[in-house]
Amino acid sequence: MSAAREEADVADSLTAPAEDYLKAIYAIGRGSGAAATNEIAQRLAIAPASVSGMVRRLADQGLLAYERYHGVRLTESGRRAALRTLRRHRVIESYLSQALGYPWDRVHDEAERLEHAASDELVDRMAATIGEPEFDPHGAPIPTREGAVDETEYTSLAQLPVGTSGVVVRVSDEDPAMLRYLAELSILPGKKLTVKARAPYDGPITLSVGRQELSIGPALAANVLIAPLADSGRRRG
Amino acid sequence: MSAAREEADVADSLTAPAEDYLKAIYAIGRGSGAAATNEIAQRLAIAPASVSGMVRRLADQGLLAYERYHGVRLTESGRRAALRTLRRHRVIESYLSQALGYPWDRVHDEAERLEHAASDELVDRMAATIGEPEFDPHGAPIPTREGAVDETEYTSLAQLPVGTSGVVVRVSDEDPAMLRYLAELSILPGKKLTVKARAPYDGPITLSVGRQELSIGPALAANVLIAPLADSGRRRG
DNA sequence: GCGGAAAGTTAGGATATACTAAATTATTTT
DNA sequence: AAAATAATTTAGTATATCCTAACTTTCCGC
Repeated sequence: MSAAREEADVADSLTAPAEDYLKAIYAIGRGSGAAATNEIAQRLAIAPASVSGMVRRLADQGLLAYERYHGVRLTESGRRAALRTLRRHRVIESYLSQALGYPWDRVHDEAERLEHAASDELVDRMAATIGEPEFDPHGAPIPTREGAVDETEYTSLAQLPVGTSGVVVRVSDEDPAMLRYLAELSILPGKKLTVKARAPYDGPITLSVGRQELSIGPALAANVLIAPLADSGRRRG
Repeated sequence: MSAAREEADVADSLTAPAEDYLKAIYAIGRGSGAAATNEIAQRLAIAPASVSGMVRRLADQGLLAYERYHGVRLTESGRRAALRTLRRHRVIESYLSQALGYPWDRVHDEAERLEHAASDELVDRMAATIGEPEFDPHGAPIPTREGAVDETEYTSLAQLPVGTSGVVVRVSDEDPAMLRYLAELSILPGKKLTVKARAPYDGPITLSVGRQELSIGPALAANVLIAPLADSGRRRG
């Protein structure tokens, strides 16, 4: 009868598609906003019409607040379920990379399937085995068992002003070819870089990374998140 | 157009239930016989009526030879798919046990889900990491990547004649409580034991294992497979 | 504040998997 | 070999997820 009990039951019996919806909605509405049907559809590569039905079912389970024609947002229970899946995904990515020597451009796809099949116990054992990492191989923070996660919003490299330096904190993990290219350029989490120039009309961005100078397109730069450094020769605070 | 090509495609796109059917049919008909609808249903804990439909679909995909009212048997392609899943299952069980410290009574359930989600690459990396084991934690032989597997049929402990000694080669892996009990009795793969007595009317079987003497019911004994040893004081060959 | 574009939903259908109840085929017993 | 029993299949449903096409609602520009 208790709501908490019901929620626990719900979270335990989520289907793989349901977990994918919750992850997508979390990713879209991080921190605040409602997720639009179209955004969800695009992220999951399905037709918008399909989203309406699923979203209604998830709302019936108490995972989403849904108002027809006005998008959805996660309930507390939905948020917990999303973070649980996210933790699985990121722990698995980290484990594959650290314990099994998986190349970093391939961990995402594998984790995408395993996250729906692995038990909490397995995920916890994996995390313990590799020393409870706080970030996955692409720099994304790993939620704790309790569902706490750092939700700092970082600047993308595409937005970093010319002359500014920063540390790469995270790169998007979905496109293997892109990841291989970023690795080739040595644009990896933890690396320091400086924006040297930005050509107008969405033109290339010129960077220095280590002792290399290189330039990349804005589409690529948008997938690289940066923690800006207090700039030499600027005010702080 | 080529049949080989088609088969490869089929094997790659099997659903989890389809893989479970193939595993069940392989387990029933090992070596020869046809699997009966009822047996499949019982093993998968579903209604017999549900089996008919699925079996037809699998036959359409070329995985089964099916004749209405006369059971099914695996085709070469179906056999390959079954052994692929079996390899996954057993490698995963071994890996969980050896690399992650999973207790042996819990690896089965976890592997049962992961086997449908893990890629060949992951399974191969797991196998490599723990030294290409030939047997899983319960003593079941692990098929090779190429689908070769030892299909020796062992005697069950329930059938082992009084006075005979043998080595435990394998125990059934599905019931965690049973596995814990067997471990408690020290009836584990590799252990040597001798049948001391067998009470009539399906009565208990008395064994010596190491320096212990113990007796177990025939239902339990049926789940323990034995490689008989050339008996001291008997003819050989 | 109207009218069209964009976004979202409903209607109707497909597929995969399972169920129960009823019908059919096979097997066993006498 | 007929009757009884067991095994199997078909018929008809249900659920979850997806689709396309058609309809409805919202939003934005003038």
